[in-house]
Amino acid sequence: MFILGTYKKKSHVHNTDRCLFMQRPKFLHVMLQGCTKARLKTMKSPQTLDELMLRCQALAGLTLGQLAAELGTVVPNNLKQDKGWAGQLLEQGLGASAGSKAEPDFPELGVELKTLPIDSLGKPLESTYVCVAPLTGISQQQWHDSWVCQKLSKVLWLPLLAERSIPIADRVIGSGFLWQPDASEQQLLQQDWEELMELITLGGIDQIRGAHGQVLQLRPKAANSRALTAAVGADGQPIQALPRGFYLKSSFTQQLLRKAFGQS
DNA sequence: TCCTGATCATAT
DNA sequence: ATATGATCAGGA
Repeated sequence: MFILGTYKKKSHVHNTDRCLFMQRPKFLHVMLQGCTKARLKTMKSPQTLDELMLRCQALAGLTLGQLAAELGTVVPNNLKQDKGWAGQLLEQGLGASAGSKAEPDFPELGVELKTLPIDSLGKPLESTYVCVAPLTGISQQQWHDSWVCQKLSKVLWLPLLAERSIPIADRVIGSGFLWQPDASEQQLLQQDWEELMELITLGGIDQIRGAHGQVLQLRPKAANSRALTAAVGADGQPIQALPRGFYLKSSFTQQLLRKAFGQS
C-alpha cells in the first residue's frame, strides 16, 4: 500500500496546529495510486502552478518516514551529517529538478522551494538560507537584479514540524503555501540588502554580524571557519574572507506563517 | 532560551 | 572553490 492509511493524529501535533497541518485529502490516494518508486523518482517537474500545489497538498500531513518509504529512501538517524536531507526529500516528492543548479527548483514556474522547520506552536526553528553573498565585483548591482530578490520573488514554503525531540521519520509535513513578497516585505528586504551590500563593497565585511538587518542577515556559509574567498578589504584592497550567505531571520518567516494561516 | 557563528554532504 | 540543501551547537 502506498500512503493510503488514514492520517493519524500525532501526539506531537497540538490543537493549535490545525491551521498548519491539514488532514490528507482523499484524492491523494488517487493521485499517487499506482506510482512506483521508479516513477516517483523520475517524476517530471510540474508544468503548472496548480499541478505543483496539488502535489503539495498531497504531501500535507504525511511524515517524512512515510514519504521516504514511498520514494524508497532510507531515513537517516540524525541530520548532523545529512542536513539537507529533508529538503531534498521534499524536492523529490514534488518533482523539483534535481541537482545543484543555479536556477529555481521549478524553472518553468519560476518557483523556489523552501522547507521551513517549525515547532508545535508554528514558530520557525531556524533562519532560512537564501543564497550566497557576492563579495566582489558587484558594485553596480541593483536590488532587482540581485540573487536575493530573484530567489525570493516566488517561494513555495513548506512547513515541517521538526522539533529536535521528534524522531526524523515522525516529523510531519505541513501545508505548503505560495508567497510573493508584498510591497512592505519587499521594502524591508531591499533596505537590508542595500545596507549589507554597501558594507560589503566598502570593505566592511568583517564588521557585519548576524544581528545586522531587520529581516535579512549575513552569516557564514562555508565548509568551516577556515574556508576563504575573495573579498574587499577595509582600504578597498583585495582580501580573503569567510564566505557568507544571506539568510531570512526566523522572525520574518514567522510573520509569513501568520499571514498564511492566520493568528490563533 | 535564543541567536550568531560554525559546520556537513554532495554535485559541478 | 562554488552552488545546492540546510541544521548544529555553545556562548550571551
